[in-house]
Amino acid sequence: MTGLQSRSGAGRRRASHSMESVLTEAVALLDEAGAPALTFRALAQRLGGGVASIYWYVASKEELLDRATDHVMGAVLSDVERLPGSDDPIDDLRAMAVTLFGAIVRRPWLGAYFMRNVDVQGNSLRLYEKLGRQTLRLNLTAHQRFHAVSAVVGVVVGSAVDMGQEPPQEILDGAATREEFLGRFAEAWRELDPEDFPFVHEIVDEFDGHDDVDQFRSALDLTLAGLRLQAGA
Amino acid sequence: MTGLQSRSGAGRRRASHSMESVLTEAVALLDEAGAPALTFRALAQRLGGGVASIYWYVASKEELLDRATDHVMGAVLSDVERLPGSDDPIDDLRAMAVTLFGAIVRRPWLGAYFMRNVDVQGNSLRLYEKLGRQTLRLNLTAHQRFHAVSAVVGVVVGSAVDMGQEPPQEILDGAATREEFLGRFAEAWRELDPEDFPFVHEIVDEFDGHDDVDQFRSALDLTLAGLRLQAGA
DNA sequence: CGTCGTACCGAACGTTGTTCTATCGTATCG
DNA sequence: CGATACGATAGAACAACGTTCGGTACGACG
Repeated sequence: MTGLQSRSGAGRRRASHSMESVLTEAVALLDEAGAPALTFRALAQRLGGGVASIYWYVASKEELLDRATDHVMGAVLSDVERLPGSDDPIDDLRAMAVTLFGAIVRRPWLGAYFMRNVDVQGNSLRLYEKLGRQTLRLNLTAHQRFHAVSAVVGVVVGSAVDMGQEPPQEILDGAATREEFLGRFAEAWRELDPEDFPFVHEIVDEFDGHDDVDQFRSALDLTLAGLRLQAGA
Repeated sequence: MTGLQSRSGAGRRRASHSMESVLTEAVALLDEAGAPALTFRALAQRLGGGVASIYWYVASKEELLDRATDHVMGAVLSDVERLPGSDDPIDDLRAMAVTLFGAIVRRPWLGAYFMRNVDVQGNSLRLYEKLGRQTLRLNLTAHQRFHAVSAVVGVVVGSAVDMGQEPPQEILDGAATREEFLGRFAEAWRELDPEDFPFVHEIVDEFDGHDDVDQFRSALDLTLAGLRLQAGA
């Protein structure tokens, strides 16, 4: 048993991937520790292969991110398609947006990447179509329909970005919960001069321990109420 | 004259910075070529100094970005404060949001960073306060006020993110204008099966050559209409 | 004059995305 | 059956990045 590489027994074995496994493991990395955790080296290690092999499946990190995003958007899309549907297009629009937002809550990294490329043939485009089809049931101009869907997507993105940002180190460490972190923010706000910051004082209790989903639903309801008004129904 | 460093005449001169100049040059880099252009090395070169010197002013790139953002948000804040103001709080809210969005149109990189840290003592917090103060003039609960401002900020962020993404290489090269790029998208959409994508076909003409500011204003008007409804006025 | 704190900087470190080049295994073909 | 082509894999190297380390210049102060 010298130090030379043994060529028999447990010798170096080649890894055998597939587009599917690459994407699945990429998503797993993103899910476990967010966007910074997805590196070619970490991914290669998980796949039991070399770094350069991944480049056989994707041409760049951007493409990897796009494909990984599209991968999970496929699941979101079928969730949306499984939605019952009602006689109120605006209620249906709301249900779809809530479903989409729920997926982003479960995968915060999605917020930064979904809808970046509403590329031809992507699941994002199909989702966009699904949303838009509800506006076809409303009494609107094409112009208004286009803007309505943009607005709904905008609300989702706007709320998602808030959530998508990496939590500070102390939360990842488990040294502090999210509530503690938000609470410390609230505390600092309470220290502010009430003369200079009347509004901040007004809402600091609401901010403290607030729920992201509530916040999103409220914003969504506002634009949907505006849309209902616009459709004159 | 040996190869030794000359210590007289045009010998190496030390650069003398200041927090102000660091932030100004950082913003200049961001303005000229977007977020990827802001590197410590590029910044040091512009300042005529060494890379490590920057660390005397900021502890990390994150802090550099935060301070640069806050720097320009100061200007945005005074723009907002210079706004005339009317007897309709919702109109005022709209004017503020439009001003904010305008600043992001001029500096697309802002979209990704502003409101990331509504830190204590930041200009973003002051802007948040300014927005919120308008809701104090409306007949709402504190809960509703908090969500109203979140919604308005969400609309701005949602539209800004759309714009904030780096344009593809060919536009930076000048090989294609933005209109051409969007037009090619529209063309691809027109190729889609109208049976499968009725909505995309409905709005493809709107998408082609659409204006980001229009899109934003429409989304904003929808949530403001919803808000007006909620305030019962 | 010596010391201390501020301001500064070159060089190096570790990590990242990416490319180059070489290899293995298997199907195909003369 | 051997040669060849191609799909698939991988180690090593590269450039660029954020960051750290050690040290230098210099005015202020005792």
